[in-house]
Amino acid sequence: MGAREKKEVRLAKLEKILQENPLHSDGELARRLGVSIQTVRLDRQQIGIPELRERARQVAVEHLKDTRTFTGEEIVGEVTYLIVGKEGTSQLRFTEAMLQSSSVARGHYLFAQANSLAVAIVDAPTAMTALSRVRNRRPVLLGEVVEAKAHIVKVVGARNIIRVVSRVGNEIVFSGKFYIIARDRLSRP
Amino acid sequence: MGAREKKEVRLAKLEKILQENPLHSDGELARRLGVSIQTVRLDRQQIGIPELRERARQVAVEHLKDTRTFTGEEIVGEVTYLIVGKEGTSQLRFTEAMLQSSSVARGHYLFAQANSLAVAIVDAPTAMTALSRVRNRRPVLLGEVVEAKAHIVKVVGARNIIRVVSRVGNEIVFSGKFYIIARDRLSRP
DNA sequence: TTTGAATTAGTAGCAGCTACTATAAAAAAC
DNA sequence: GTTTTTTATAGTAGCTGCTACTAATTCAAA
Repeated sequence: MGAREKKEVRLAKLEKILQENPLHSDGELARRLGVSIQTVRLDRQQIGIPELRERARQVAVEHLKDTRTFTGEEIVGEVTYLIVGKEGTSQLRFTEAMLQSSSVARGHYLFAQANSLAVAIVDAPTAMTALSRVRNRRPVLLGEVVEAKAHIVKVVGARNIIRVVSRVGNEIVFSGKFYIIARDRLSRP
Repeated sequence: MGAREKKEVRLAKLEKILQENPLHSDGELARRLGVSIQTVRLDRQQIGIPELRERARQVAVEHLKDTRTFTGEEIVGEVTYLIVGKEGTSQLRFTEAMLQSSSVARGHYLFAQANSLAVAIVDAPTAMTALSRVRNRRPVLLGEVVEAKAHIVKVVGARNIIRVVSRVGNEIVFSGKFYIIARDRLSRP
């Protein structure tokens, strides 16, 4: 095995390690790869990977930007218009983070956007999706902005039937019907 | 207005600024608050706010923790058993991160777990959920482990019909039917 | 055998700090 | 009115995890 190949293998390893967890210092990387710290730095520069602090900063920035997208906030996507009890719209730009896991994420996010918008419209303390029927019309591509429009179709007691249609431009990419129960507490039936 | 009050007001401002965006250096904070850098450092230590780099690191760690649950991985939940083209199971423990956004997350995650398991079973390069009909039977509580079982009901050409039932113990919490199209590339119809 | 890539070592300097000392001014206590 | 305390600022040494650079060494291919 030549040094060329060894190096390429190491570069690939380096990238993989940092992809899994970017929060390693050069020292740790050197230990893991069994090379000197200088080599790691040379490698990093060759691939164009910034230093630990910059990586942490970037991840943090991404988080602060996207958190609104999933974990922190109530709503996936940005609600641009909302009349509680009637209708609303929300926008969601598809970033790399949502597409990196190949084809799977799309469905999740479109569902999540539509579902959370539907829940927002109902606006009960613990609105809950009981049943949903959704349809993905076409995949969403990187950078596209999906606008979801939702309106309440019918309310029967605590049961709200909401229709959501999501578009990129005026092309429908997703549609669904959500049956959302407005409860006052989280009790098991 | 005494110096005491002035200081308290400033401390509150400092906390608020960093809550909105923790990625400011002491210098920037000093500029914003109209005081010296030393004062900012004294203030930070008094409240117990770590330095910029540590804050960035913490935000990044938080992100990487959550992200592994959603964006980073192909599968939401851990696949415990899988026969490609036939059936599979996956487990997902509901953590605080998934519940913190009150009642909304549940639906997303249950859907995501089921959807990604269904996609995993089909195992085409770009399997895509075209249509789904799902039902949330009861809310999932913190710490509960949800086991999703999926099996292919029928295959018609590229269209796979998959049924997923998710349980906590032997109680059904979620069920759904997924129509998944196995494509060879991401083309628009 | 020579050439050149790859690896390692080492230095100076930087950002953004901590930890510490010192000093001046303002406010509170006496 | 003077002493004491709090608050604000200044400045230094040292830290981590780097960059940018120079230099030496190893090792494989030509």
